[in-house]
Amino acid sequence: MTQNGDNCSCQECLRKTSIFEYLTDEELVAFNDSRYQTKYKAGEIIFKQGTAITHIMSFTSGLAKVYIEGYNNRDLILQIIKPGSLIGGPGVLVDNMHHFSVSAITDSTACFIDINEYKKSLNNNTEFAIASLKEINSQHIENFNKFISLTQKQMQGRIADAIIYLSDEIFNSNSYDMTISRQDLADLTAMSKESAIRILKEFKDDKIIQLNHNKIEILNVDKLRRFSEIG
Amino acid sequence: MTQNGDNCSCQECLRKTSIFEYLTDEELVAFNDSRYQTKYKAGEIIFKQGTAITHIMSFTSGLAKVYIEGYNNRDLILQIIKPGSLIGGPGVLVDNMHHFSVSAITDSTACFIDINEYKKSLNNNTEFAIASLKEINSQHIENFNKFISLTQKQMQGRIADAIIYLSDEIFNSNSYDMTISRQDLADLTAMSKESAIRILKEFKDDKIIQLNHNKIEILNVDKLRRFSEIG
DNA sequence: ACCATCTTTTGATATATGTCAATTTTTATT
DNA sequence: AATAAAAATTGACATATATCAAAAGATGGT
Repeated sequence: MTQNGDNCSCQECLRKTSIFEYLTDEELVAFNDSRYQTKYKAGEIIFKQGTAITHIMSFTSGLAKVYIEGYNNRDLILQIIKPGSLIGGPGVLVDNMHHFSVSAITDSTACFIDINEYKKSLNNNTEFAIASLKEINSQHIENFNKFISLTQKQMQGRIADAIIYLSDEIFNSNSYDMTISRQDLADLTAMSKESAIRILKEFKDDKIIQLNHNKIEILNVDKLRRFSEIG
Repeated sequence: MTQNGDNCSCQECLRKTSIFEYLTDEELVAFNDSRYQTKYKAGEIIFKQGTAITHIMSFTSGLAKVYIEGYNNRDLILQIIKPGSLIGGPGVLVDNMHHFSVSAITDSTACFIDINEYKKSLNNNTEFAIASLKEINSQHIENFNKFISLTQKQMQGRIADAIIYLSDEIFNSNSYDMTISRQDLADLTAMSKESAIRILKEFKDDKIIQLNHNKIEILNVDKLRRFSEIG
């Protein structure tokens, strides 16, 4: 968790975090001035649910998970994030509290921008506010899909959804290193880790996926999608 | 579904739909001019998932449900709405599609405001945009609670949550007419209606609630909250 | 390279929840 | 009021999923 000497500016980050496009040059400078970058080791917590929001976070390298800490020490992973993701959280204009935790899955770096600079831009820059609104709405739509996946599909469908999600949204390949643990996979699909493991094995036996060590390869996307659709 | 001659203006509705407070007088006039009111009979659909968003809806009388149409003809109710609720939906700035359906539970009326007027105000009135953002964030937080309730609590906890929700948020009394059907209660808690009925009976036998016909009275809030907390 | 620790895997078993079918109750219609 | 249609209830049973415990495999630090 040491500060990073790395001198990239917010302007250069534009390519990655799209809503920054809507900031004016002055705002970008202000963001850049207030900004600091921090390194995290795998497993370390970046945002902790229940604490005050002081900064928004632009994730710059590594892999992290955004999760709600629920009952009986069970977590529900909302999303896996990769470089380019901007994480504020729904508490921003409401109670200024984090309603989820974020922790590094692999060694990671993240930039932090003072929440007041962010709020200033929301207030002064309508385009930016609208872009934020749009972003949050997209998130909302994804949550709807997650609701259906988690409450109406059985385990095969949920694991299929998770495998497809990781393939399409995170690793952009149908062959990837799982990186996330079995427990994480379980927390992503709202089941016990033992069940997640069993379904994974079932898919392997059915030649839907190949799996050795942590390397997963999707062999039969159609069957996977059918599981996702049938529920 | 006939047009309504009722001549209340948007200004008068202010009391109910709070984010309208941030509109200027001119905007309110524009909203009022584009607006029309419609009556719905119980069971009729107000917004249909998968159709284009042309208006935002201000619910003015009755009771309605907002629900996602999922797999195998199963619905998931996101919220029950009462007069004063403003319903746009997460598709507004994204794909202009409804991602949920809304239907009247009892005979109801609703006002519709042209989506373009709404978008115009978002673009021209930062305070209004921020208020909308805040509203959506609050919704987001509620969805997080719903995620935990639906994925980590067992049936007793979920039914307890639903009973408390109806008591606190909708009927504002610990004794109310259920109004919603058993199927709706099941769709609100993501279980089969038979299971919902059984848990309701269990609560009745344990003297946690009183229940005759559709009149429900909470007898033991503490036990209900314990079920909600234990999961 | 070794030991301790943590993660993954597997099997046996318990349990929560869904499904199906039959019955009763309520609501709507003529 | 009589009938049909819809909703609620109940019981028996099937099954999806969790839990527990033990074993195997991987990982990290000294």
